[in-house]
Amino acid sequence: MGDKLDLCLSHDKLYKQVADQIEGLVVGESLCPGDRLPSERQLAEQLGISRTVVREAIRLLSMRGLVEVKPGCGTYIRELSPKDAAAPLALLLKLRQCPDLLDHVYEVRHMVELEVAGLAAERATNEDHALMEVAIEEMAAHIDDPEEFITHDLAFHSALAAATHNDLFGVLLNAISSFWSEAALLAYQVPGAAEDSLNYHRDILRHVKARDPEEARRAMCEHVRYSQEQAQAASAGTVIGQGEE
Amino acid sequence: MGDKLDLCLSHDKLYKQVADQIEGLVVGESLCPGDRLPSERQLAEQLGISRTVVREAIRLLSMRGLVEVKPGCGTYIRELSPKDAAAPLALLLKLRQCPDLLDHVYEVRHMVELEVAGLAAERATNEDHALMEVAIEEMAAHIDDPEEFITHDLAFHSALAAATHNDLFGVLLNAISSFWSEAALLAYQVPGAAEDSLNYHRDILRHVKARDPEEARRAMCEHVRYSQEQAQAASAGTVIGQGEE
DNA sequence: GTGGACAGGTGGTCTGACCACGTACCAGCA
DNA sequence: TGCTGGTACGTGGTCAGACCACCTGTCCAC
Repeated sequence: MGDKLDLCLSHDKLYKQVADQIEGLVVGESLCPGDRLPSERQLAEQLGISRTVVREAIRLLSMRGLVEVKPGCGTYIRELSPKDAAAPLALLLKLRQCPDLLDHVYEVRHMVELEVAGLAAERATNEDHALMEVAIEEMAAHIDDPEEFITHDLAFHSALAAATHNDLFGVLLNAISSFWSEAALLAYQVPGAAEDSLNYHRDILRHVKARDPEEARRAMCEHVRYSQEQAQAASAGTVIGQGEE
Repeated sequence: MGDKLDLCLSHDKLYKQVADQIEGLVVGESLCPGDRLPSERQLAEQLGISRTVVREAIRLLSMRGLVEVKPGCGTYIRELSPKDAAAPLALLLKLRQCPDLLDHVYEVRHMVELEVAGLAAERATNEDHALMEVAIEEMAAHIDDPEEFITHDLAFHSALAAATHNDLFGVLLNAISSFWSEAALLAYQVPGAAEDSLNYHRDILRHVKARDPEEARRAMCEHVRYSQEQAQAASAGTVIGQGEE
């Protein structure tokens, strides 16, 4: 099926051509998630290039999240998740260090979460409800363990975003979550904070289940606002994202 | 400054450790955009590892858009642009070939642009107004050239986002703009479409200048809605992001 | 002062080797 | 029969050293 690469015309680097070619096979569904790529040595031989180039191409693809490299085992096509798209966005935000960063992040979070809550209330299926339910139960079970608590807090918001049945919201939320989760970790150390948070989440879920977008948005609004206040208080002496003096 | 890597504890691959270390230097501002990285051979020697590993680490960083590799010249720290964050997003969406893709993108755009319009109306300075004014003038000047017209259309929305004085909105908008600009290019071929669009933009700017968030949002809402309808019509026979028979 | 030859440095590619690890197979045991 | 353990093989990870094309700065001839 046309193994040999067309190396003559393009001035692109070889490894990039190889990576694009493989990506093309994935996008064109000649390769599906779970499929195994030929070994690096085989690919090198098939394409008539050195293993070095094949490795760099695979490295490139694994960066894009398109393949998963399992040492001693092989390289497999991967299902792309919103997280993969979110990471670069998060990096971008990390490099835009301005003093109002936390405020800015919360301004965006406020916008996204409200929309998510509203849409989820309109569109969530029973399966979506169940996932959120589980997340809340897990939060309750780990109410004394800030780290675990936040993990399931994030899971709840992920599930809510998924309930919009529009992946992009998950991507956005994922990209910015690394910021507030940092501050939240501090905030949840405060006695009572976790309980409050839990109640907010239950409130949101209730309205989502009731298919009441307006109330869901309102509940989310309160939750985000409260969360922002906590985060600001918690990070008052701790500048997020960079060591201070 | 602690050249040698700490290779003992982590089970991460070497090249990943190296990449993360360099990324850390960039994030921590020890390295700034424009700075030149030591050559691959030097880095390999300094870190006590092979050039292979250094190369794979650099490959990884160049994937993230953090460095630019110039053959025969060197490797330089790069200014990260929203476009870098958009590419993985684009790939994700390309692989999620769902029929609702355009709708999903517009759902997000609607959310972001409304918020942007509202905040811009509250916060825009005279300089911001001037930038938008220029963009609109340029649109008017190129009303018969869809490509140029769209360029300045995007410039207007960028300026509007900048007027929120919260970088993140610009980043988000930029990340999704590649999708609708594709459809918009088709849409603007339709006679009268550009004129309509121009009027919407003037309307928005007027309300932003009047510092009327509500009206700015309303005007933007109409604009996005109209733009979505156009895009849908334009792409009716052309599935975005994938060739169709 | 300008233009071109030249040298040195850079990334791109190749080769071939060794290591650690995962998997699958098969012999030996219970 | 069924489990256990060892072993051989294939895999990706790393290494060393080599050659190429290309860029840049230098320096000499004009």
